[in-house]
Amino acid sequence: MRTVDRKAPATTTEDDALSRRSRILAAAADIFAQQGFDGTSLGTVANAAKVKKSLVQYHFKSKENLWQESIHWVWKQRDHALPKYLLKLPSADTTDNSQMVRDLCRQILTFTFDQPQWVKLMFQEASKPGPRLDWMVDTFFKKDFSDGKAMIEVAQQQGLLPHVNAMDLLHILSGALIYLVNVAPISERVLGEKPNSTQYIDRHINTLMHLLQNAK
Amino acid sequence: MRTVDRKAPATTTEDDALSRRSRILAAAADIFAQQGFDGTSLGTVANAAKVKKSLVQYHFKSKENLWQESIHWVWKQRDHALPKYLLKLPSADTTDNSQMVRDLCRQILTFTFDQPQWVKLMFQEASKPGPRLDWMVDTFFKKDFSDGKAMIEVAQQQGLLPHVNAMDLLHILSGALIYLVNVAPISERVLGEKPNSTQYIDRHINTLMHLLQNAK
DNA sequence: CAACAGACTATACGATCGTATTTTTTTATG
DNA sequence: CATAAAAAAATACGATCGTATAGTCTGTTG
Repeated sequence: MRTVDRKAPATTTEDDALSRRSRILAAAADIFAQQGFDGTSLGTVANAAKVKKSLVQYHFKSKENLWQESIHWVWKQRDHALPKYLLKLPSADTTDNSQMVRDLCRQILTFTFDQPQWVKLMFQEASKPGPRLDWMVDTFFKKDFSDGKAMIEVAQQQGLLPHVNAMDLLHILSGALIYLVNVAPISERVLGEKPNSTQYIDRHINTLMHLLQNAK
Repeated sequence: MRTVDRKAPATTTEDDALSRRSRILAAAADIFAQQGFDGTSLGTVANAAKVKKSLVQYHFKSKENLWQESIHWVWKQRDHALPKYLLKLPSADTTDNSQMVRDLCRQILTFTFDQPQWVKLMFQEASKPGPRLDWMVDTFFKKDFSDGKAMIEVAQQQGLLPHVNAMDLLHILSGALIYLVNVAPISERVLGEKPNSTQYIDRHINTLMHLLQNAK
C-alpha cells in the first residue's frame, strides 16, 4: 500500500506535460518580458509556474541566471517558430516582387504579434546600458544584426528593396514593425483599435509598402 | 550676529541655482527614464540630487507621485524646447519641399537625441499594461497622438509627405526615429558607431528621405 | 520675543526581495 | 529493500525598499 500509491505528485507526471523546470522558464520569460528584470521577483515567477519559490532557486542558481536562461529559451523558440511563418510565403515564381515583400513583412509582423516576448525582452533591457545589455549584445544582438543586414542585402540584390544603406534600412523596417508591437498597448488605448488585428496589420503594411514601392 | 549669518544653508540659496525640489525632479526624471519605475529607488534619487531621502518624501508624498511629477516636468521641458529646434528650419519659401522635410526630420531626431528622456520614459512604461500606462495615456499620449496626426496631415496637404493613412505614417516615422534613439545603446555596441553623431544621423535621415521621396 | 509655518532631518517599522542552508521527499540503481 | 542521488520544500537571514512619524532648524509675522 506504500509502493506507488497516489496522493503525492511531488515530482513529475500529473503536473502538465512539461517539466517543472520548463514551466519555470516559460513563466519567467513571460514576466521578464512584461515587467523587466527589476519588476520581476522570484516569488511571482514561482506562483505563475505553480511551484515553490525554493524550486526556482534550486533549478537556477541566481535571478540573473534565470533571466539568461529565459532569454535563451525565448530566442530558441523564436528561431524555431519564425521559419514556419516565412514558409507560408507564396513562391517567388508565381507572384510579383511587390507582393513578395508585402507578404514577407506581414508574416514577420504577424509572427511578432503572436510571439512578442523577444521584442519585449529586447526593449526591456536594451535601452539602458549595463551588464545585462552587454550580455545580450554579445550573446544575441551581434548575430541578429548581422543576419538581418544580410537578409536586407539579399532582398536588395533581387530588386525587392530599394538600394539604400542596408543597416539603415534594417533599422527603419525594424523600427516600423517593432515600434508597432511595443507601442501597441498605447495605441489600443488611444485609438480604441487592436493593433494586432488582421485589418490593422494589413493597413499598416499597406502604408509601409506604399513607401517602399516607388523608391529605388 | 544671529541675523542672516552664513553657516546653515538648510533652506534655499548656496545650493545651486535651482531649488532642491527642482533638483529632485530633474534627478528623478533622469533615473526613471533610464532605469524604469521599479528600477528606481528613492534613495538613489536622493543621492543623485544630493539631498536626504527624507526630503524627497517631504516634497512628494509617494514614489508614484514623484514619478508623475517627474513626467510632467519632462513633458514641460519637451514642449518648451522642441519649438526652438523647429525654428531653426529654413523658411518654406527659400527651399524646396524635399529639403524641408529632411530638415524637419533631422531637427526632430537631433532634439530627441539631445533630450531623450521623454522617449525613454514613454518606452519604459508604455509596453506593459498597468495603471501607470493608463495614466500616461490619459495625461499625455492622447494629446500627443492627436497633435502628431494633425502635423502629418498638414504636411500632407502641403505636399511634403505622401498621401497615405496619417496615423500609420505617424507610427512609421515615429518608429524609424524613436527606434533609433531607443536602440542606440545596442547599435553603439554592435556597430561601434555612435548613433547620435552628426554623420550617423545624416546618413539615417538620407535613407529615410529616399524612401519618402518618390512615394506619393 | 512668542508663535507659527515651512523646509529639512533622523529614525523606525513592516514588507519584500534574493540568497543560503537545511530538511524532507521522490526517484533511480544495485 | 538498502542506498545514494536528484528533486522539492521549509526555514532563516541580511539587505533594501517605501512609508510613516516625530523632531530640528530657519525665517517670518504680529
